[in-house]
Amino acid sequence: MSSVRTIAKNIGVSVATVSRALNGKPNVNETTRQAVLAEAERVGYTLRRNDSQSRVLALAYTWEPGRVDYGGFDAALMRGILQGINEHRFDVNILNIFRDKSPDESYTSFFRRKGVSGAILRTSSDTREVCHDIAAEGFPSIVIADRFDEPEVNFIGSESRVESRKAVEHLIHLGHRRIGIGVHQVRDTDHEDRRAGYIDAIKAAGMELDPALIADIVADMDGGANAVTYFLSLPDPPTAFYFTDPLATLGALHRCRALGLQLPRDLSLVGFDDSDVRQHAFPPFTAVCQDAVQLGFESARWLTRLLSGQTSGSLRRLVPTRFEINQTTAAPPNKAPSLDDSRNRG
Amino acid sequence: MSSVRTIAKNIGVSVATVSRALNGKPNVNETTRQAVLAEAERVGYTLRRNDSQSRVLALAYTWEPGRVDYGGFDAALMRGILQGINEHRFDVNILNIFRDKSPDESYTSFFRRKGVSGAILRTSSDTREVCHDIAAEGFPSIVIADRFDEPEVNFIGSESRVESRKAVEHLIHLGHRRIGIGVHQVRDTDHEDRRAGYIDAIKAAGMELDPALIADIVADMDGGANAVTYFLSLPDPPTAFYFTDPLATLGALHRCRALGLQLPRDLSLVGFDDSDVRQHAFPPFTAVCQDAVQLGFESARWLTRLLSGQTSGSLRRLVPTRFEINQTTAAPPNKAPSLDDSRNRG
DNA sequence: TACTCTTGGTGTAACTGTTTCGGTAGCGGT
DNA sequence: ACCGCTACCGAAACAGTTACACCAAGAGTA
Repeated sequence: MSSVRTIAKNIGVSVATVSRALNGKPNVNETTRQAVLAEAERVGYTLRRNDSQSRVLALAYTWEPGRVDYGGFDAALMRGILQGINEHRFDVNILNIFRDKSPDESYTSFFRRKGVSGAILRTSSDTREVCHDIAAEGFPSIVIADRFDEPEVNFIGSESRVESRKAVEHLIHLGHRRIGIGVHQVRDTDHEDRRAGYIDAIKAAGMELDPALIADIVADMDGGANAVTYFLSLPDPPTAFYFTDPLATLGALHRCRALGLQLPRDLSLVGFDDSDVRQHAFPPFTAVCQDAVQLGFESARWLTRLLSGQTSGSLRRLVPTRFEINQTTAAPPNKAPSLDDSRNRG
Repeated sequence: MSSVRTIAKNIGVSVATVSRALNGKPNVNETTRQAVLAEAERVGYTLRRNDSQSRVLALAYTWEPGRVDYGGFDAALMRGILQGINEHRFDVNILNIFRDKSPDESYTSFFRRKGVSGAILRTSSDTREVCHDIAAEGFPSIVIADRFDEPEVNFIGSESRVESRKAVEHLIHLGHRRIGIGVHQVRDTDHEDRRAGYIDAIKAAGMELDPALIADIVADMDGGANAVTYFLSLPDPPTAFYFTDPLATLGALHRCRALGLQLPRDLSLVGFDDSDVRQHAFPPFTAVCQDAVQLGFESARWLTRLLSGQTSGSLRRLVPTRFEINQTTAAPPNKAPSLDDSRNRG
């Protein structure tokens, strides 16, 4: 019931001015523009066009473009999305809410303006509120790799706490007593899960929880590499590590090799994997594995089915991860490795 | 000058009927629909809406969705695209021409209907004609990883023939005389380049070009692994390989390890890399490297600048690849490896 | 046979938002 | 006082879609 014409009538301007104001065109007085935007917000204006039939999904990033690195997780996610959209022949549009949503407009209006009818949301620890607001507006959406208490927020993610605990318990079972963890310094839900799983295992085994063995790292190869050096420089260094990120795991592997350490003879290493990276590395590393392709596929399929009227209700799902033992875990050596040892050896 | 109203007038129906016919809505006689579509094609009808201002790029696949695997190359490409679109705040939409373009409509009409104003085209050996047709229509587009003689087709790709020759000459210089190549069985331009570079090097060195040493493989890990087994089962097996695909290289590495062969002591291996896979493997493999991120970035930046009026003309560019020596190439062993040797050793 | 009732197909008109064109008001220069 | 430029805005025409009425033809029924 609210069109550009009602807005125009309400504040006493022409539809042309309203249209120009809403689209950021030049030649409109700033005062007038603000009045139009305010009135549009008041009456809950949304662009009404043929987009009721638009069959486009958004993969929407909630943080600034400079921080969107589109790494292995996003790539695997997209791979799944591209499979999931085919059942109902949707397209997928990559959007950036942070970059493009104007503060005045609602999320629904934003997505309508972009011509998408549903959104797969990528969130981070500091943008969870955005996801909640989108769901509260009733816009069809699903959050990837996070979870929410509010029942109106749909999400699909991985449950990695239990398998992380299993991974650390595997190390304990092998005989390790000093186990370091390198976890992403940005405290999102996934990495907090893995940290919690680590703590669960340590406490359940009655072992001491040493804060020095918990390293907040940057989740890339350098971060993993530096963590290895840090751990080995401790007075009482760990004999095993758990890294909660694929790239960090690779970096740790490389640093170990550079230090002349042989896995799993001198050190044990459990990593994390989104896709097939563990199989590309050498040795193929023992890892907690989540299937990002599956997350993309299921989210896209559910959303397209929802928008096609084939289903209703919510999707709030945690897919279990899988702990996979490969070739980087074994019993600890008689003497714990240290930086000095490795230097002498190399 | 051609709108739904002119079409309606030309064939004597109402605009409503034309609109319904063009959008595949029900309640329109099949004969009438065909007449509308024919007339629309005749007058070159394209949807005229706000799309003059649409700031959306397509990443368009020209082949069927089932064959779109969205592997490492596509992921790196998208990574670059997402950087390249930010300068002019474009969005990117992933389309599938094969799936969605109706036979009656022009490519321009298709892209307009999808709401994109420019297209980055992914092609394969059997869809080059599509790219040419799109360029011939004058629609702003650029083809990734291929090249064309027709001056109206824009493209950006990698030149891998010269560096492939360099790679094989590197092996020859190390003393190898029997060198196998595993090349993608689908004969697209890129892989044909690498095949040609291999032949260049062999011929320039005055060596025999043995067809048995050229293996047409599937470009995945199994393909690479099987090629190793095939090569080593030859009566006079090669002492070095060149694989023209990252996954095939990884598969070859794994198979070598599984056979108990140590690189580069027992065998030399040159691979190909799109991104950072060579650094993830062990040993980090010597490789011809192309920067897929750069291809995505430059194509997106050029296209967005073109559409923003900041530039005109064409982009027809071949980016040189780079031959990078890592740890999988050395002088050949005294005795060529064979399957029997490896089995005994293992 | 005559009378509903349904349904596929169509046109009119009203709806959506955008854009062109022209006009007004204000300001500065001569 | 006059001219010219520019920012701003409205009327009207443009684009395509859709709700609604209508009509013809067929099916069913008294």
